[in-house]
Amino acid sequence: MIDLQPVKGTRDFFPDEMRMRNWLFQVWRSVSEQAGFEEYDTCVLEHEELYIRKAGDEISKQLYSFEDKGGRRLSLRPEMTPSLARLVLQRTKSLLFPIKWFSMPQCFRYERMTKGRRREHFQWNADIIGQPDMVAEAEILMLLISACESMGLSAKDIRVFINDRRILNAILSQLNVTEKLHSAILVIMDKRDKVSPETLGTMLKDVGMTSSQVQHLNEYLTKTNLQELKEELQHTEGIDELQHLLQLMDTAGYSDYLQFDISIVRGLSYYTGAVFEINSPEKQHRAICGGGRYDSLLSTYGGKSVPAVGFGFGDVVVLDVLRELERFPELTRTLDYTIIPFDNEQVGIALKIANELRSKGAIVDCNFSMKKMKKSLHEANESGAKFAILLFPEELKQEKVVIRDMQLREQNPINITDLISSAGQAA
RNA sequence: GCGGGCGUAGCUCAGCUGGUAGAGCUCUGGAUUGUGAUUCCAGUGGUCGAGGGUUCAAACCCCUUCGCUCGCCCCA
Repeated sequence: MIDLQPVKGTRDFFPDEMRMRNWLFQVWRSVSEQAGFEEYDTCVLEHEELYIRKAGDEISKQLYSFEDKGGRRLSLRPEMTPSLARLVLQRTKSLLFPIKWFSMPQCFRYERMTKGRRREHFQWNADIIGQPDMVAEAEILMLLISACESMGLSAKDIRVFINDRRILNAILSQLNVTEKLHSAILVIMDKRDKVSPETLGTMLKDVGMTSSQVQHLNEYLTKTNLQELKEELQHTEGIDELQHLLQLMDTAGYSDYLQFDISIVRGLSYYTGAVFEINSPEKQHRAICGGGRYDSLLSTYGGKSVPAVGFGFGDVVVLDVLRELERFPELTRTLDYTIIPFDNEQVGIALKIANELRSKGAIVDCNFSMKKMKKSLHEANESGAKFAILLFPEELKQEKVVIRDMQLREQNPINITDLISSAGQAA
């Protein structure tokens, strides 16, 4: 016997789990489309070099990579943003910016598994490219919030924690840390909540900060008030814009959801401006989603600089959160008709009726098991069919079938032609 | 890399101090010749993850190993 388990860290989706996944995808897709985003996709396979970055992104070390028969180094995509950058760079001259695109790619990362993290997941991505100011952030955050609301999560359940990397950079500049070190330091600071202060200090010194710089940095990181920070820093562009964004969101009616949080950094080195995460207000989970502005990613691939904002929103954590909050939707199979022939004589007519009902748009299945009627009706019940169509020789002689309403448990003979013509409404 | 838990029927799991392998659900048949809630009766289904050891006797104790899972380290 071969191993029936899915590959470690990957999942199988049986039909009941697939219904849940489709429900989630449908939420993602419909809120995206309603907000004017267009869907795109790329192959799950990419050139490995697309993901090789400096500044020590952890994600680059977790690639599923291999060499194909032509000697190419290929990877399963660990995230979607580089592929999106590739698409945009192909057509920077012809695209009409800003563009608003979304995708729901399956992504892979080779890593140790814990709750909420698997080696494969589906990650909704939405990005606005070519919009340099904070209006893009506002639109992206509103899209995220509307998705959460569609899933039944309100401001009581979730919060958007937001920061701006320019604030952190301003602090580092104030401390005379050379700009070359900034992105490496930010990647380390992302670990602030996750490692001991001593370890963090050691890591910071390892990349080139002095003890006194580390000490002063920690003092700045205790600040929770934007205005207070502003008074102490020389370069306040990040603060000004973040205040502008918070003001925009307040006017739009979303201020309950937003909270400035200087500890939000994000692990990806390509972010340049706003960075954000959604979590429960007490941050009790792993972040449900996260993203930010990455104005220089495209230029690092050799194109010109193009402003961009986006996020990734995985399927695993949010489904865990919905399960814990008992907000899981009840999803049943949708089936309008089950056609049950009495014996082999009626198989042909069953197929014919099925076909005609389907051409009316109904969802139709047939039960050709030729089990006892008791059994077949039980199966029809389990399948969630609204109606059972019973084909008995007696009624068929008069061009009739028996239609049984499974919920009302009532049945009547009906002319086949009437059944077909009423199918549009019945379904 | 470190530590804990688990692995028994298709599924979810019980199994006491070592003494004939269990339940619920599912499935099959019947009470019901062409009718699904709930019933009721009967039945199918097991390499107890694998290998070795101790013992008169091992699902149970010991060793090895594989798999799953949770936590830590680490990290979207």
